[in-house]
Amino acid sequence: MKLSTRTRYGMRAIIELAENDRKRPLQLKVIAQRQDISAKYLEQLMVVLKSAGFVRSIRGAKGGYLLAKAPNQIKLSDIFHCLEGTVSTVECIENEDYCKRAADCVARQVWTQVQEAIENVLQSITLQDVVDRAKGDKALDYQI
Amino acid sequence: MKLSTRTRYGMRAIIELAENDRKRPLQLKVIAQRQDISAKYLEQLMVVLKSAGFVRSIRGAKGGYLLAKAPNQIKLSDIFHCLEGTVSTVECIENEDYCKRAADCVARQVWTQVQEAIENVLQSITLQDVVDRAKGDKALDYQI
DNA sequence: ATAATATACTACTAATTTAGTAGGAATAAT
DNA sequence: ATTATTCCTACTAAATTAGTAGTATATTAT
Repeated sequence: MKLSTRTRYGMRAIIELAENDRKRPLQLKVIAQRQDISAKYLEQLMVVLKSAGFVRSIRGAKGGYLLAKAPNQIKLSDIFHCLEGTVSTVECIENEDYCKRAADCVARQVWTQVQEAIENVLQSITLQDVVDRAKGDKALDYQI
Repeated sequence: MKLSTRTRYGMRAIIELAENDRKRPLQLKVIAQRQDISAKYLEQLMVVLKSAGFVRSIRGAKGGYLLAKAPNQIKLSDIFHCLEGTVSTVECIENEDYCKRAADCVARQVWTQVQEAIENVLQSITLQDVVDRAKGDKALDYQI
């Protein structure tokens, strides 16, 4: 049950933006370099994040990307849904017609529980929380 | 974050076995038919479940498959791990060397939380629980 | 013994998805 | 004008997943 690089890269990229000053745009190139991601590939992921309204872009020289909302207004679940094409662990959760057994399928019940557990975690964390956590970690480093 | 059919099919198959009388073997063909799975494909999944010790088989005429342990001794997490090749949402959770940033990567922390949530759900459910649930559902049907 | 019924094993193939590349167009700053 | 950047579209490569095929082996029943 691996996450796609799509989701992994996209999440890391938007965390970079959340950690970045919201006034100065951060260039794709820089994010790609810092996160060791193919710039061309990341470009496509940014399109997705942009059209979903999480980031905005400034074109041309000195352009780049910015977080479009306050980091405490963006839940990880939102980003996750936007990146990971399929939200559900199994098709039949969203689409009951997918399988005729759906209505009384115990396996489906289990996968629903799993999915809800995932949702709960991701809904409970905002980008702000992630940024705070990162800062906390760094503060800890200095104490050593 | 879709589950592989491997996991979905395998889980449904072993639930069939758990629902079945533990004395009489259930044939692959029957499971495949009931669950609408390619018999030849399921065959390969049964090998996996067998070598992991969850099911045992009886060859030859009147043969088939049986649950190898009491259903209350098999947690869904065990089956899940055995079927779903990769247990972790991201490689770096198990293998810290996979990425040099791992040690202080906040994304990694998030995925770890997600993974733990999944584990918790699956560890809390045994095959017996699933069987009981299925029976409960059927009992409910009759009342209508 | 032989036929019938099952699982066991190995190898191949097809389909789908995922990841990544390429190249140029549009836009903005200097 | 030149440079730096995002934007857009299409293509390609790699990997994974799902499924098929055929043969070997074991067991039961007649």
